[in-house]
Amino acid sequence: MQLLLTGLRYFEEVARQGSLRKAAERLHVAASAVNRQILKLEDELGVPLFERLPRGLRLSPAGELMLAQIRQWQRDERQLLETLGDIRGTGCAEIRIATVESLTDQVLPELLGQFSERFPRVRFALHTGLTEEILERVATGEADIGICMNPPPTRRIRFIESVALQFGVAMAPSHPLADAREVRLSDCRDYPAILPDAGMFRGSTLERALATSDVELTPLAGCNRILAIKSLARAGLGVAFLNALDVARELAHGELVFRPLRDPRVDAARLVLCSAAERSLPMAAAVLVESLSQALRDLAPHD
Amino acid sequence: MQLLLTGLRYFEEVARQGSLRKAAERLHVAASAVNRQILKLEDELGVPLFERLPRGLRLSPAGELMLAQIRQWQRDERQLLETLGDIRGTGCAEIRIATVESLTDQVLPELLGQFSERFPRVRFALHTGLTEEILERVATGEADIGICMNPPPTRRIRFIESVALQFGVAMAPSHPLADAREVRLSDCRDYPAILPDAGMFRGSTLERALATSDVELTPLAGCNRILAIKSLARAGLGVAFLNALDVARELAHGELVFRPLRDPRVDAARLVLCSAAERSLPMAAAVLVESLSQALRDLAPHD
DNA sequence: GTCGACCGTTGCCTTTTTGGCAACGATATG
DNA sequence: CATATCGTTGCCAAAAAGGCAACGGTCGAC
Repeated sequence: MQLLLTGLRYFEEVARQGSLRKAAERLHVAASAVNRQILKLEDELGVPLFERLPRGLRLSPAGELMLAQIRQWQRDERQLLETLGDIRGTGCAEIRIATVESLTDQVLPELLGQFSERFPRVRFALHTGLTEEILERVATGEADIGICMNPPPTRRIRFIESVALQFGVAMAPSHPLADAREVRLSDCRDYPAILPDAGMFRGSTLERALATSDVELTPLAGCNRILAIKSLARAGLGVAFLNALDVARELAHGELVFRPLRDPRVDAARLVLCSAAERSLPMAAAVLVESLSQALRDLAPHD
Repeated sequence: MQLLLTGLRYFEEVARQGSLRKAAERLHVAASAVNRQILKLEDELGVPLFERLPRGLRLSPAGELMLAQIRQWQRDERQLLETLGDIRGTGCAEIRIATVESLTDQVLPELLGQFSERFPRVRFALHTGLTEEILERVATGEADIGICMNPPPTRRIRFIESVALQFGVAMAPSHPLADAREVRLSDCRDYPAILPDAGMFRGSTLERALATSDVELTPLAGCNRILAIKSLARAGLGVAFLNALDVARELAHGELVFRPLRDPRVDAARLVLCSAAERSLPMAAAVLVESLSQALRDLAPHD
């Protein structure tokens, strides 16, 4: 493989050897061939690259400059070919995932860990954000794979898998509501509510339910980070509105309890795996999408 | 002029246009030629650079990588050609001068100023040091031109011009010795002496004279910078041993007076212009050497 | 001094690479 | 269904690169 002009490679070897014939020998070509490449270079550049000594060639100032540049290019080339070598077989060197925060806590790390054993050379770029931003990134190609909540229909995006996530409330085990099997919106009236920022469940039915309900919640805090919401709830400051997936780890550790929200106006939120409609996924990304699909299906009965 | 493989140039244009035929049109070649270069690239790299859509080509992840690298290389190429263009006609973009400190005060700045009007694009690299270091730099090619004191004979160095610089003492105008027309070593016995560090006049006859003289000087300070020596003398702290060239500016301003040193053992120091023996000077450097020669001859009768 | 070794360079020829032209199959648009 | 546009391929001409042998020059050894 050879990305630079052969003349440049010849030049580098001549500069290294200080002699046309020695360079030609190492390059396994005739000295005349090397010579002509050098002469052609000098002619086209309009600058002598060597000064001719009786015992060989020595770099001119212009030649020094040229040599430094060529060496740089050769380093670049080596690194590029190395990376391309990694891509060969996997289709890409990096899979860029745009996702909601919920998955970055437990599901994704586990999955990426397994994936990394199969494709050790593939790196990841994780970006967490809200639905709007995720879809934008997938559409523009900034991300290969997107996972978002309640995406509006678009033809630029291909929706691959979808799972229903039940809304509910999470609270410290000592909280009065912790004993109920399920809670209604009205049960929460008497306790401070910890709510995600408006953008975080835009499009969900919970948004509308809260807006139209006659139940007046007493919001203690709004947060733009799930982590913060959970910490407040764990400290017993109130009931947190989120879905089961967000608190999977805390449930396992017994730090929080989760109770589904029972309300006729609140459907489950839809967690959706997607990619760009008109772009075909690199091989490794397609494999990862398969694993992600399976993982999402395992979260709840798919529809 | 074209330093990168034509295939890379084609690739860049195809990536830019998203279509073989459009790219071919802008490149003024047949679409088949462009196509073959792309196919050859992909074949040799073992990685698809584009995904084929019904309406054209779209970059694959590998292609994105490749494109970024090629763009970088094209920027490098433009800058390199620009610099080489500057070199064309002058022989170099930068003249590296290794010199004694004395010349950097007045002679060199003036000369380089004039030179810069003739060759506005040629830059300078000035390095001041002692004889030993200057010769080393010239010999190894780190400097194009050297100006040093009393160089020992070497065949690696070509000595171009040489001028005798009279040793003497400099002092404040109010100093008792300032009225003498010339001074002897013994006249200085009664005043603090400000001397350069040992290395600064190594090889000169003054060095030997001081060592063998029965006159015991009372050194006030040794300095490794001419500037410091002159400042001390200007402040009236003693008599400074140096040559006329070092104090040209102060003489003109009346801040110091200079009296030649009269001593049978002390010859004039030789200020020598030199370059590497086996290296030929770039055109601009040769021109500068001519000016320097003339300037040195003007300093004193040459020998 | 001559001789031999080594240097870059050039002319002539073959080999390899690249480009042009026309045609093919596939796909989206009217 | 016709049409336009796309990438692709076979065949041939043009251009570039390489190999070989020889020339003129300089340096070092004998």
